[in-house]
Amino acid sequence: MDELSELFKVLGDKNRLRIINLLKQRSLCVCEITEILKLAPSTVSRHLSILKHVGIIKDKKDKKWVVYSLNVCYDNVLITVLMPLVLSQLKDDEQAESDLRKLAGIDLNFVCKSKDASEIDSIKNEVTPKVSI
Amino acid sequence: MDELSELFKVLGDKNRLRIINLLKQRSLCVCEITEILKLAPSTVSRHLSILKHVGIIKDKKDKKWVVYSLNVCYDNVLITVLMPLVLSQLKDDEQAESDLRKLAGIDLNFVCKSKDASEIDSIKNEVTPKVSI
DNA sequence: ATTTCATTTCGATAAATATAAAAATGATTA
DNA sequence: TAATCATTTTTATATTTATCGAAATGAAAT
Repeated sequence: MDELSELFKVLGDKNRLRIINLLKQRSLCVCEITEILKLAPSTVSRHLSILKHVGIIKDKKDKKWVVYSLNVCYDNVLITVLMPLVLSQLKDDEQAESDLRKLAGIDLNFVCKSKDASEIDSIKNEVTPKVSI
Repeated sequence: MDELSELFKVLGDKNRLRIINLLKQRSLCVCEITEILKLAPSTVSRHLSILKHVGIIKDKKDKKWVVYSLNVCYDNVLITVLMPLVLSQLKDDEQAESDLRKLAGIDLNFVCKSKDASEIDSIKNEVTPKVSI
């Protein structure tokens, strides 16, 4: 019951749902999410650690950046069933779509100051794993 | 997104999950739930109104009591998918089972002072609608 | 080595939520 | 009609959670 209510609590925050929605598109560093959500970097970092703690997302270090992404498979049955449901609900959502548009138009040279041209290029060409609903 | 996060927020409270678990067994008045959860009646009433607001439960007036029960079908797609999942997760949960034992052993003459013998009898013989998971 | 950048942790504050006590409501019973 | 009971609403308080700014960390670039 604790596990159940904890997971629902984690999902019961709009900014965390916005992050999940963004990570559905592609993996992101903290700078990028901060830029779109217009929150303090420390706040975004906190949300990310909460999402990571319950196993919804994972991170990996890449040069200066910590790159976050959705987990593709979960060791938890509940999340495994819940996530496709959450992702499907984020379709056709106004806020979710607006965030994705903002993500598409983001200026990586400005948002992540130290990213060089080749890095930016590989991000733009990143293949998004399509999650089937 | 607001609807989604609101629903998760509602489900992200242990006492509300406990109430859902109890109502899975049979319909209940506020006194009974109060007795099992050991919360103030006003607090229980508040939780019930929150659950009712999102459409998870419904109420009906019966003499002095307001009898709450789980909705069997929902006008909301999300809840329709979510509820069976929640109910299945409440199986084999320690707290959930302990609450059900407490419910089985409850002394209705004491908890609901003004209930007469025939009322108590019909409650004990109430047929629980089995929800298929 | 020192500076710069990305991120996290810490500390403080603000906002939201859960809770209970008291008062109000409404209905039943004596 | 007055008293009792079940419930809800209101008000106040306690707790939790979200947020930010500042400081700390750590790694890369100069």
